[in-house]
Amino acid sequence: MTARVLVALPVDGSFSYSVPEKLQDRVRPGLRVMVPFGRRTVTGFVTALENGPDVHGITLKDIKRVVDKEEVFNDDLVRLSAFVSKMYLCSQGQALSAMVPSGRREVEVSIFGTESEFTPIAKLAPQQEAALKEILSGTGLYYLHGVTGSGKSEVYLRAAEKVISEGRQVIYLVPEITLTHQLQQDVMDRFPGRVAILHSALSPSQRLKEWRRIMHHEVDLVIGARSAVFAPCADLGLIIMDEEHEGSYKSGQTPRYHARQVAQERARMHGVSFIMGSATPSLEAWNMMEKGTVRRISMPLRVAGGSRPRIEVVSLLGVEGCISPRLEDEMRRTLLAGRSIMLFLNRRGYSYYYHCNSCGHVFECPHCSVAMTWHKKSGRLHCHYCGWSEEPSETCPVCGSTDIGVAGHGTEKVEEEVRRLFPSARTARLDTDVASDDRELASRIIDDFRSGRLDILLGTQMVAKGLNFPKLSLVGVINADSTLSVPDFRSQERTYSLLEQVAGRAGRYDGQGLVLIQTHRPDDASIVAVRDNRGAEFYKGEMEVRKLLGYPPFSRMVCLVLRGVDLERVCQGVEDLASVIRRVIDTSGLSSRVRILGVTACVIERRASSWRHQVLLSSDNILLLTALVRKALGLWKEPQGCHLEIDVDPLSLL
DNA sequence: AGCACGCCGACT
DNA sequence: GTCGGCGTGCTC
Repeated sequence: MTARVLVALPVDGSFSYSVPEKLQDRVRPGLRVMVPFGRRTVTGFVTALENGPDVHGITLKDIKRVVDKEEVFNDDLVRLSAFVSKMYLCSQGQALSAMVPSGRREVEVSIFGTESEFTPIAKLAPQQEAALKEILSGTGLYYLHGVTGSGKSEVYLRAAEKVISEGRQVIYLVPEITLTHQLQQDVMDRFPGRVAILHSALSPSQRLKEWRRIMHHEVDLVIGARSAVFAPCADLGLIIMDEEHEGSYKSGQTPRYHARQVAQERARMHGVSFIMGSATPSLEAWNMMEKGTVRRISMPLRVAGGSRPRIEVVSLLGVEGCISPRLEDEMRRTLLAGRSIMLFLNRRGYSYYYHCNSCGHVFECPHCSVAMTWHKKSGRLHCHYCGWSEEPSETCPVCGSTDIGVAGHGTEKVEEEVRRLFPSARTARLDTDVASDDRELASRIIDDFRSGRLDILLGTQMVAKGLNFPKLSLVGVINADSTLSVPDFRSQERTYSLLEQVAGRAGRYDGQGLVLIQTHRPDDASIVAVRDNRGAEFYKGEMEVRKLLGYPPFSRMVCLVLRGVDLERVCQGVEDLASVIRRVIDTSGLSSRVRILGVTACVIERRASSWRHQVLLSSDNILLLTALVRKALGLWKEPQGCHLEIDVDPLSLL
C-alpha cells in the first residue's frame, strides 16, 4: 500500500510513500505523518491511499511515523488548499500547514463565563426582518451594508440559527480585535455548548482540541478571526464575515491569503451562502455589489436608536502644535461639564512624505496619484509604484510657500502637548504598543476611562472598535492627514473607513456628541463624505479614480518583494526577475493583459537589516496573472542570501 | 526550504 | 595541486 503525501515545504506536487506493515492500519487520508524527504524528515499530509508497489517505477521510501490518531483535515480542506495554492502562489503543502493547527496533543480549553444568562430574543425591526428574509430566500453572496447599531449582528445570528436548525454548521468571522468577551458571551449564551471560539490566545494544542470538536460536528458555530475560515466543518451551511473592510482578514505570512476571497471560494465549493457586512465596505466588495455578484442589503436605520454626532472639520492650516484652538476650546468645555474626551492619534505614517505646511499640499507622483516618499540619502522624492523620482521644489507648487518639508507629529508629542494644556486632567495613552506588552494595563485603562476615573484617553485605532463609554461626549481626530498621506492608493479608502467608524458610533456618545476632525486637507473627499454623511458619493468618486488609474478593484495586483542583506544582489535579483516576467509576458502574448507597474525599492527599503525591492504587477484577471508569475518563477532563481515574498492582492505596499 | 553535486578562482 | 565559493537541480 502507498500513500499520497503533500509535504509542508515550498515544493510543488505530491509524493508517494509506501506504508510499512506495522503502520498499515494507522495511515489514513486526513492524518499528518513524518516522511523522509531528501536527507531530512518533514511533516506531510496524507491525501489518499493507493494500491500498487510504486507509481513511477522508483523505489518508494517508507513513512516514518504517524503524527495523528484521528483526522485533522478532510477532503474539503484538501480541495480548498488547492485553491489557496493556485491563488496565492504557494505549494499545496504550505497551504495545508496554514490551515491545520500545529498542535500534536489535545489540550482541554478552559471555559470561562459559562453562567448562561438568559437573553430574551428581541423582536426584529422591519429592516432586519427584510434582510433576514432576503438572505434566507436563496443561496449566494450577500452584503449587509449598514451602520453600527443597524442590527446586523442579530441578522447574522438569526441566519445562523436557521442554518443550524437544519443540522448544518456556521463559520462566523470577525476581525482580530473584535473578538471581545462580550461577543463571545453573546454567542455562547445563544448557542450553549455548541460553539467553538478560535481566539488567538489558544495554544496550538487547545486549538487542535477545538478543531476536532468542529470536525466531529460537536459544535454548530465556529467563531474566530481570519484563519477560522479554514474550520473543518463537514456540514458547512453558512459563512459570515463581520466588518468585511478590516485589513486583518489578510494574512501577513505565506500564504498571504485574504479570508474574504477564501470564504467566497469555500462558499461556492459547498454551495452555501456567504454573508458579509460593514458600514464601510471595501472597494472590492463595493464593486462586487455594483456588478451584482454580491447582493446588497441596505440597513440604513439605527435599530438601537441614537443619532449621528455632530461632525466638524477643523483646518490645521496655520495651527501651531497639534491641538487647534477650536479643539482646545471644546476640550475645556467638555472637561468643565465633567465629561470625557477621546483623542485619536492615527498611527504616524511609516515613511516620510513631503508636504506644504501652509496649504497642506502633499507631493504626489504625477503618474500614480500616490504620495511620494522622501529619501534622505538621495535627497529626492520617489514613487514606490512606478519608480518615478524627482527633485523636490523649494516652494509649494500650489501656494508658493517655502514652508515645506517632511511632516508628521509623533504620538509622544501629542501626549506632551495635551498634558501641558490640561495639566489637571487625568490623561492616559493607549495604543497597540501598550496593549501588546501589558494586556492588564490596557484593560485597566479602558475600565478607568469607562468609569470616569480618566478624563482624556489618547488612543489609536484600537480604541475605536466596539467600545462603549457612557461619559464620552467629545472625540478629536488629531490629524486625519496621517492616514491620508500614506504612499498608497488605498489611503483615501482607509481614511474614510476610519473616520466613519468614529463618526458612525451614534448612541455611544453621551447626549449630543461632537466629533472634531483636524486636517490640513479639509476638502478631501474622504473627509467631506464623513462630515456630510455622504458615503455613496465617496464610493462613486473613489471608484472613478481607481478606474481611471487602473487600480483595484478594476485590476488585480501581485507584489513580489525580494529581500536580502546584499543590496547589489537584491537590485540585480529584481531586475532579472522583471526581465524574466517581461519575456514570459511577450512569449505568451499577454502584453495587453498584464502590466509591470514598476520595479522599485519598497517604501520601507530596509527592514531588519535586509534590503527590500519589489516588482509590482497588475492584470484584469488574477488567475491569469498568478499563472504567469508561476511560470516566470520557474525560470528564475533567487540570488543566494535573498528571499522572495509573494503578495497577491496586496493591501499595502510597505 | 535544504542539501548535494559540480564547476571555476586563490591559497596552504 | 586542493579548499571553497555559489549556480543548478532534486527531493517519493
